[in-house]
Amino acid sequence: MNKPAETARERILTAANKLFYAEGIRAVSLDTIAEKAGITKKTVYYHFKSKDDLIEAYLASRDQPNLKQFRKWFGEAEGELPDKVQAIFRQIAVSARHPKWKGCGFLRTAAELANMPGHPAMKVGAGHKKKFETWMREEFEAAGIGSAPDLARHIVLLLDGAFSTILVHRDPAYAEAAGEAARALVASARARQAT
Amino acid sequence: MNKPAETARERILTAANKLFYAEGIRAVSLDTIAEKAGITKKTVYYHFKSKDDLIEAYLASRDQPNLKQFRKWFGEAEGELPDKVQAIFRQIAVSARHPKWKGCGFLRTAAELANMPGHPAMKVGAGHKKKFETWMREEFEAAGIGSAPDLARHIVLLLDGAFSTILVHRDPAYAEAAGEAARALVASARARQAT
DNA sequence: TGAAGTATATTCACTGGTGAGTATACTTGG
DNA sequence: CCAAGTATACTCACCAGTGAATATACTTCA
Repeated sequence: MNKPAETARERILTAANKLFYAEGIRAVSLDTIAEKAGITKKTVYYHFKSKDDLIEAYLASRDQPNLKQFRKWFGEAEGELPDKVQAIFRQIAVSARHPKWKGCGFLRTAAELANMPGHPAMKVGAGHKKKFETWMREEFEAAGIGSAPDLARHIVLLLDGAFSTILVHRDPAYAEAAGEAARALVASARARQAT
Repeated sequence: MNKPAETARERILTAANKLFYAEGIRAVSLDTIAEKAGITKKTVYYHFKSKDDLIEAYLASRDQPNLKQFRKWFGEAEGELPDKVQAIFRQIAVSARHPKWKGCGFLRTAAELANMPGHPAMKVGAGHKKKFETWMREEFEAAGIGSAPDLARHIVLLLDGAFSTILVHRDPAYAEAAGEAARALVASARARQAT
């Protein structure tokens, strides 16, 4: 039971995921995706109305899995709040050591589509990042931190900074550094909670 | 004296700069660049041996101007060290409000070339970012901050995080937030200097 | 119940256009 | 003259998207 009766649509999305993430949006043609999915290009166009539509579906398919992964890393980490936040960055460093790691698919797609600000995929990307920020904010609020919105945003900045700099330098140490900074900011915000 | 006798090579680089930055690396063809430069594609190939070569030259041409801009923003800012660091982020927020702003050319190119880690342009990009980090470290060392290397890296992370998140959300407020976080980290590191 | 119709899903073969890169010939200043 | 620089005109591969046809399955009503 290798592939449990995947539908054509699923196979297309699976192939798009791998190829778009590995090579980039504009570097991958629908011919290549169709071939990898084992179907015809016309079938791709039956299930998705255009390449842009498929790009959007690709990002949408990563939204929940990615968030779930972050929640898991956070939830399963030992220690206090600062440690749990830091754990996210530690796990990113671990992921980034795998040779197939190519940064954050949302950020890379945003970079490629920077000339099309209204692109539907950009909205999906922005929504995804906003969900992460909201989740962080809620965690901080639950911990009684007064500056939760600001702190959440700072964590987001460090996270996306880590994704970007690791990609540029091919050095996961940047994730560790971001984790240290995040930890310090959370600890500092919590200390100020002696209200 | 509109164009003071620019050479063909300069015109090509000028056109490449505008187009690559505005549209992205893979979205722009050499035909388009040649047309914008007012010459033939063959002339482009006379001065640059391939598109990859031109991409590299494009990034290289941005290296010093960008660094100089950062130094200027830092140097001309009022106040103490934390304020001067924050000023860089404030100015990025200002830049990001211009409609033609499309993020950091180095980061966006790195995102597009993520599948070609050895690409010469990637080395130029990494070198540029490293120079920024080194410069920050030197400023912090000159100010007598003990954890200068770590702090410099944290600033870099916030900077590249700001570039990325502004691009995703089309919201310069992220640069202001990054500036606040940077300011706090610098101030905190300086306070610890009561050794 | 079963033939006719209809919706879903897929293929093959194609088009108009663009991409990077090149062979060859022209031009012009030293 | 001749070499650096530029142009015309080309190749060949690829790409997003389409036209026409087909197979399969699900309806519906005589």
